[in-house]
Amino acid sequence: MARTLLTIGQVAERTGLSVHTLRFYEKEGLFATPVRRVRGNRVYGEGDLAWLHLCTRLRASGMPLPAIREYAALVREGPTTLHARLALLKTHQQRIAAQIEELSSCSALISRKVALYEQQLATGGNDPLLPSPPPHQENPSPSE
Amino acid sequence: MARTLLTIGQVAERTGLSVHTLRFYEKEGLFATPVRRVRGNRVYGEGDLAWLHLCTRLRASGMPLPAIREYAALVREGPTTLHARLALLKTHQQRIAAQIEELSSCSALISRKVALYEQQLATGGNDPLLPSPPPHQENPSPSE
DNA sequence: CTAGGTCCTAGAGTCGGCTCTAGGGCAAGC
DNA sequence: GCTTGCCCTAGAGCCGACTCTAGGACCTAG
Repeated sequence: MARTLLTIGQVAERTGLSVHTLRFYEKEGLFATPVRRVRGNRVYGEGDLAWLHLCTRLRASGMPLPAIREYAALVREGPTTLHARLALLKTHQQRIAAQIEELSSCSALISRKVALYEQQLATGGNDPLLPSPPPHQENPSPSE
Repeated sequence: MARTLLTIGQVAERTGLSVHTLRFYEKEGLFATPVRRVRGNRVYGEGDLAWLHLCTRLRASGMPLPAIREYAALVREGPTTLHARLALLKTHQQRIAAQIEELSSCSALISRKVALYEQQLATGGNDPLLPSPPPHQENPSPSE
């Protein structure tokens, strides 16, 4: 059963999290199952690794630590909380979708800006302060 | 030419930024053109609004303040910096694309998790405290 | 037996990005 | 003249998420 037991250093290496961060996450209650100790030292199993992997993905998608803590608490409470967990994950999914949409719209705006710059470089590259053509400017400086 | 001159309060209302944040941004050098004063009070024009709109989009897509400051400085320097600005924006575009990819992959992972939960709810869902059937633990090792 | 490496706890420090407070000015309306 | 409301500056405070330090234990190799 208990093959692949890892020290905190090994887990750090494997997850990309720092040793500090692992202890910090534990202190913050992010672990679904309590981290075991052997002579005071933390010992991690494969389940812990999988859980940490999920945590890093949740973090990477912007879930704040308190939300992950909440999720971990639900997991600890057992299968009666499946509905709650499902709801939590689905809510987070929606936030991710919203984030992606926001990023896409920003990207579109920047694309327009880029196109404008490229056009300026192509056409008016010789004239520093182009006077008339399209009334769109950098940030229409003398507009007032 | 000088229609629509706005006070800081009006700009705050219009941009969704707080008055504090507007002053803070100015102090941080985020404005491409210096904010004008009338009897000590800040006065904003349409160009400023457009610029702030761009800033909020850049921020929303994760560009840090120092990068925006850098961009603003390039704009201030005039049309000789078009290439540099273009490069900056393109780099940021790439970071946005990377962010979207990351979010998508997180979303996919969570979708798998959600499907798993829904399956669990469907099969073993009639009994709140299901005792034995699948000894499936929360952090399942098998998949990843 | 000492040096090196890894581990521990408790708590302080850092950083980015705001957010707010203190203390005050100025103009308009009652 | 006094209150109201918006503005100002300088600087402190806050929050999230780490990141690091101090001070110490244990184990192994030389």
